Amino acid sequence: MISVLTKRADFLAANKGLRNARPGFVLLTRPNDGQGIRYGITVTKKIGNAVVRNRMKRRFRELLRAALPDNGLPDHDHVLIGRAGGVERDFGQLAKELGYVLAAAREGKSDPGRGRRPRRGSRQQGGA
RNA sequence: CAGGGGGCUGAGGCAGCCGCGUUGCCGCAAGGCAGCGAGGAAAGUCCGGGCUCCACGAAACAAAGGUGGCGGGUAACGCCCGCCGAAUGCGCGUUUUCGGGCGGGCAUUCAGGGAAAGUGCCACAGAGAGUAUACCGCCGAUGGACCGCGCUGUUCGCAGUUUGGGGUCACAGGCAAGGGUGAAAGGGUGCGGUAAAAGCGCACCGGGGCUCUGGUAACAGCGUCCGCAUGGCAAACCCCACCUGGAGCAAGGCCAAAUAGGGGCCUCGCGUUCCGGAGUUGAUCCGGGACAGGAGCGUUUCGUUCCGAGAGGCCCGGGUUGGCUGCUUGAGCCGUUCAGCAAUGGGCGGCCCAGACGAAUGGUUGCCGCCGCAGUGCAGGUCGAAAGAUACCGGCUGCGGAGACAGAACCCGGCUUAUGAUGUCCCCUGACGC
RNA sequence: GCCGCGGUAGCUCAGUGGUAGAGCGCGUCAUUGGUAAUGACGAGGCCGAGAGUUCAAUUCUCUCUCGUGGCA
Repeated sequence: MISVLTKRADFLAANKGLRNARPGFVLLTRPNDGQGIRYGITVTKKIGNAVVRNRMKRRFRELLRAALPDNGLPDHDHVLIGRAGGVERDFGQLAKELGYVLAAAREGKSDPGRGRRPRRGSRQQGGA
């Protein structure tokens, strides 16, 4: 069962999970205690106007729809954060990158080089 | 032909697959099938309405705000259509003292009532800026001063000369043409006139008043009178005419959950009777029953449960951030016909066409269409007498590319702003040819 | 979604139809052995953008643009 994140608290909690970035997007993943596969999309006003933001959300939704049933992490929240350039990027390219990123998240990897980013104890909580 | 600017048009089409939202049907359910699914601006929120709540005797007046040629259209408008007027630009005709004037045409633009009801402002410059003014200048007619000449008188030294004539001064005075200042200098041009001038007089033009004619009207035209002192700003106050109650679907209504069922103010109401108790009787209060009454549930006569004295409204404080409704059939869309110059309106027939709420339209493929490049004389065009040629128009094939501005959120009518290609109209610049 | 408010010097703000100021900041000089404080002088602005009204617009009117506040 795939459902949608609607609570602000869920989005904030996802920040404490694994973070994997690609040129078009950032993927956050975090276990959710048996709520099934859930996803959420964040596109800030920095990206563009309403047309650009909604188009990005529609394309992300399509990406997740194709990837999550087979490659999604069971009982995890998935949050996609849009980045500048994600609208112009080729759709197939984005789909490939999402596959890589999901595989990395499955193995518990996250982006190096952001050492200041994870807060205390968040890594253990994420692994449990 | 090339480049640029502006207005209008226009918003690619048809299918397949995988998805999303919603409605209907089927199914115990999982789900399946079918229908529909963004715009001309959905935008800005600048105007006008519907709808909802609040306030309010109808209405009138005042305040505040808005609109502003006339007529029509409309539910209404600050919108649209037609007409009028003005300004600007470009041709044309006519006249000319060659500066220009007049008539008429086309295009574009116009927040286009009133400045002779009143108040205010018009900086700087300039002499003078609104009961005009006199700096430079012009004049020497009139008065004055002075110098000759002439004339008269004379005591021969001179004296007089208002009305003999000339000259000088520019004191009084006359003028406003010219110079100069300014955004603007109190009608313009010409002739006459004068000492010099001036609507002082005249002609034409401009302006104002009145009558008449045409037009629904704005207004236009003819005639006649007035020499004509009375700028500009009302997107300054203002005057005149007309319009407007306030707020907005986060309006408003219902349900659920949650909190401490708290405080204040206001309105309406608290029936009949019996038994017991408190109270010295009574008034009153407490408990119980009956009747009348009210509310809910079940299809109804009826049954049953509850209430039976409290109920409602507003404000403060506290809690919640859930659901339903309003929510899409409407000043609707399409076709046709009639009326009208048009905007638009009437008749007839047909159609149902988004309702989301972390907010639905996406992804991908094929064919056709558009643009560019290359190849190919190849249906046609073109050149050539033909053979043939192919720069150009066109055909065919291949490759590549573009697809703008932008996403409904209660709904309509406008305005404004944004907008790639194609087509079309107008304007500007440049080159070439005639 | 609906309803308001604002944009002036590097910063915080006045201002009025006639070429715009104040405080802080900045620069130079003076004062001091030196610094601060103080004093004197000075620079720095197409008043958010574009149209219109007017002789003249930062000001008045309209249209955009950017920022900001409120309403369940």
